[in-house]
Amino acid sequence: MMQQPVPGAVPDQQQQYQQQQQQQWMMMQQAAQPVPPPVGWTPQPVPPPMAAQSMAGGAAAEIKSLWIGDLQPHMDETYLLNCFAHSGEVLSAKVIRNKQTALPEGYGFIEFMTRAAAERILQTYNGTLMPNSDQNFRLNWATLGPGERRQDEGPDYTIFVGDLAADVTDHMLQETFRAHYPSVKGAKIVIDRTTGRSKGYGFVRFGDETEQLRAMTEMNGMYCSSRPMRIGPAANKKPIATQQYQSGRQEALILEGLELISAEMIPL
DNA sequence: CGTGAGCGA
Repeated sequence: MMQQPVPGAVPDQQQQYQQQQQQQWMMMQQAAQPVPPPVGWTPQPVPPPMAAQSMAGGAAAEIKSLWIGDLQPHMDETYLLNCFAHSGEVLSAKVIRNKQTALPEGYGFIEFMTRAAAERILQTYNGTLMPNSDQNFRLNWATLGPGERRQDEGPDYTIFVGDLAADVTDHMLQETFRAHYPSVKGAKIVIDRTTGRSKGYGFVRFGDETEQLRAMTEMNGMYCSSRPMRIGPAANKKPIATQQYQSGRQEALILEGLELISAEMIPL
């Protein structure tokens, strides 16, 4: 509840309120544009932006669904449920079908009771033979919203790895780096969709920027499988839009500290 | 020599 300032009484309450408003405004400015302070700037005793922190940390939704690809027409929801029924932790299965033709699109989703259950299935089944077929499970985490943003994990520090032999897998690449850098979070080989074969390059994600930077020089020319790797900086993938503002015809998209402002927003 | 497959309601 907001207290109405009583005329003549407790004038510093109003002052305090105004200060809070000012601080909140500063916090919003800070959150929207993390501009580094100028050299020689003396830090003011401003309290940490608690609201922004709890907003960012608290609302992280858990991904408990797996994406499944390479589905044949006969592999329906019942088939998928049967595949994992023994785990006792499947909540639902869904095969995506074309809206017009109702024909299966070849992929689907399997939702589990817990993230841990989904992870177990992913680890044990991915790449193994699917029942009543001659092909292997193609499983992965379902994505949450736009971008490829994963769980609670903080920022990713990614490197590009080229000159990879055709037999190098995600796991092989990851372990090659993890042996030297414990902060390695994952690796991805880029696959050509038409041939299903490796394009000969991939990416390794680090949790620690220092390890990423070290790996760029230390691992360049090191062998993975039968070939020396060529390492470079990773070009930015599709950036994630963190906020979207709208007010009348004005519109702005803020992406990771970069502001894109439409022409209507610029004062005449 | 190449900068990330495929993701619903």
